[in-house]
Amino acid sequence: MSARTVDVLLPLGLDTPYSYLVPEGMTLSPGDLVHVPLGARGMIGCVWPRPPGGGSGKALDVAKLKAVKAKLDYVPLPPDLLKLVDWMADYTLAPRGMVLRMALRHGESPGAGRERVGVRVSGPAPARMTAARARLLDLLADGFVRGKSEAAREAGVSPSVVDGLVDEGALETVVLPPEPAAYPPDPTFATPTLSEPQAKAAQALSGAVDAKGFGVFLLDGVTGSGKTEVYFEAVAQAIRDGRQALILLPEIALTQAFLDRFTTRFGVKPAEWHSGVSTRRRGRILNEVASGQVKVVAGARSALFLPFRDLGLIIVDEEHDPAYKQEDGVAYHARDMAVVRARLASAPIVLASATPSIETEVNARRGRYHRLALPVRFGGAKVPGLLPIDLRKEGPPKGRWIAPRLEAEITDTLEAGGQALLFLNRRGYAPLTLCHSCGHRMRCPSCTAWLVEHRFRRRLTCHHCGYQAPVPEACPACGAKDSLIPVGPGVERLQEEVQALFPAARSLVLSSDLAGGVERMRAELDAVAKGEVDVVVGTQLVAKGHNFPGLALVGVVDADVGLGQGDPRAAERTFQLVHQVAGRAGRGKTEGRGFIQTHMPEHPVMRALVTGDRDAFYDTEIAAREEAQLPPFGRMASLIVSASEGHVAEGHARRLAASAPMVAGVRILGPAEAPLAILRGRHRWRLLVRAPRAFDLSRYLRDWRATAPKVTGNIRVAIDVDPQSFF
DNA sequence: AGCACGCCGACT
DNA sequence: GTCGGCGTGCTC
Repeated sequence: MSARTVDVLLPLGLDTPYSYLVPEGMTLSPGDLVHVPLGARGMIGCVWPRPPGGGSGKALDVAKLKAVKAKLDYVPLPPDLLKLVDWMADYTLAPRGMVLRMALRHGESPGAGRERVGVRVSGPAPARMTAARARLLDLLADGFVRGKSEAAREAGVSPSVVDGLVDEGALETVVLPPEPAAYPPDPTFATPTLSEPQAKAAQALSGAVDAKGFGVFLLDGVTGSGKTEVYFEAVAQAIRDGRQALILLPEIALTQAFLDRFTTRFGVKPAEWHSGVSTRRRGRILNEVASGQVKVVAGARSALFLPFRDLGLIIVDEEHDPAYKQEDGVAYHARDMAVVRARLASAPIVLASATPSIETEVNARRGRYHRLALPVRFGGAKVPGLLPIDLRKEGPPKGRWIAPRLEAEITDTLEAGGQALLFLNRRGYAPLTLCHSCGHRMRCPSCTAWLVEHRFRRRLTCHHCGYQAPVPEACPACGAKDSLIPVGPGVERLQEEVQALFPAARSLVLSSDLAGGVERMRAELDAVAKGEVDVVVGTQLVAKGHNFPGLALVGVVDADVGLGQGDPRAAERTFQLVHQVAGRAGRGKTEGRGFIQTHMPEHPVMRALVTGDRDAFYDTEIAAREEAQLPPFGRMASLIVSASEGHVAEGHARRLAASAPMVAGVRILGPAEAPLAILRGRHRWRLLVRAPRAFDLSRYLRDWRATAPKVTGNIRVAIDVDPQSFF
């Protein structure tokens, strides 16, 4: 009788699973999580399917194999997730183990967690009474059980007060049943009244959910056209069918508005999955997603790797959002991988956006994606018409950034009791600080980047590596005192201008580096929504799905950022961002107004934004991409070679380029210094690979890597298939 | 990813 | 003479 073995994939930088003996009496199937010995240690791995051929690679001596230590009592990873891991590793060239890591990462302990302890009144009041004890006993006087920490929090006392009363016998502890990770959403909680086009779209989606087949839908409609209501109906259908739905959102931690809408429709909050959720809670959600108890997950891109038991629908909201692209580690685009997962799960997927990515738009035009258009803005509110302000003709005086016409509009808005939003996609006070007497520019010691002044924190910061230093009193180059001057505006500086121009207005800066984290951010957004702020000065963060009913005016302070620097994607980004920002206004009863300050009003992006002719913009962009054979008309990959020494990186990049296999239609561009030539002290050189549309780029890259010069020393080669930037 | 092994600089 | 820096290689 031959010993039984299994293949186990480990969450490490390994591409092939390792073989282990299966102990007598243990049954293992693909997807099971196991504890296995590795070197001197042990670790969690996942039982991996054996390729049909069986004998892969060199035979291992069975006698030398180690045995599986234990089968873990966790829910196994479902077959479609295993396939997704394999597929992604093949596609991105990342080691399979690293892709598996993303599916296992959410906890060291995906178990149920420790039991919850509650307290209730059980005995006589304690001999020594204190104010804190009185508050706690008062709270618990109703005789109900409360969680230990909840009781302390609600009574405003520290947990030790609770423990003290338990010790004295005034309270007793009770084991509470585990709280479900999420309560079941009720598809009938509040059925909405849909407009005609909404109803048609919802019907198409619900039908697709019922059909249990793969299909991609582009849910296409301007901000406020009711996309969310439509895809909620598809979610409701999945719930009615007893299946699960995944809603991917960019930066979900900050979009309270979405959670509120979900609650309004389904009566409860969805299970939230993002970095802000505690490990314990994530462990519970993971378990209940796997068991099928959790019906709907709303999450950031990592939610893509959850072990759904019966996934019936995927939604990718704001599918064009760059936050879906992961650049470091395994480079992948969550939207594209969501499409793959949907295919593997035989489920429909909905890509929702008012400004689809060029890739998605092309797929819709070709008929590969089914377009569901929602043309009318729902509920009567109007998308603001955008008017250009030509900064060459009517720009503000030097050192200021709000043009006179925009200033006048803000004045009118404030007098009418409305709110104004000024959008500027630059954090901090000033993007550049230089010495007035010698011209020295303050730059990051380990990146090719200027240090950005943050005046609130009185520090210079690098936005790429996090380096921070106090603003020096004298120029570090020439020693001149008080000679450092800020150049250009950031949101903090813009707020200063707002305060000077409108001293009576209450203003607020909203950007991702706001101190106080998610809590503070939610509070501030809430304050804006309630009308407690008159002028909001914000970065792109304000563009994301928030509902500001009192917002009547939007001013885009510098619409030209990124344009004219040769990046073919900049136009698309600008269009999407400005469109999204503009959509924040006029969501209430009032009609919104919007202004874009630009030096190039004749640019196709500006024209499209002003005329509202979206199709014209897509036509131009798509034609340009096709002409240049850029994605999605050609395929691209980027290879970034980095090393701590510039010549080492450059030398390896050159040898790498020289070793590229010659294939008709494939071109290697570069090497050239990467857009961020130095990052965290590492010098970066970049190669771009361009290939025809139907080309198997991953396979080409794998062949290339197999014959490429060996990577030695501290050289790194980072491969990114379908990179975001390709200029 | 860890962890050990191994080969060259500054120290009680 | 050793301590320790981290580059290299291995883990079924």
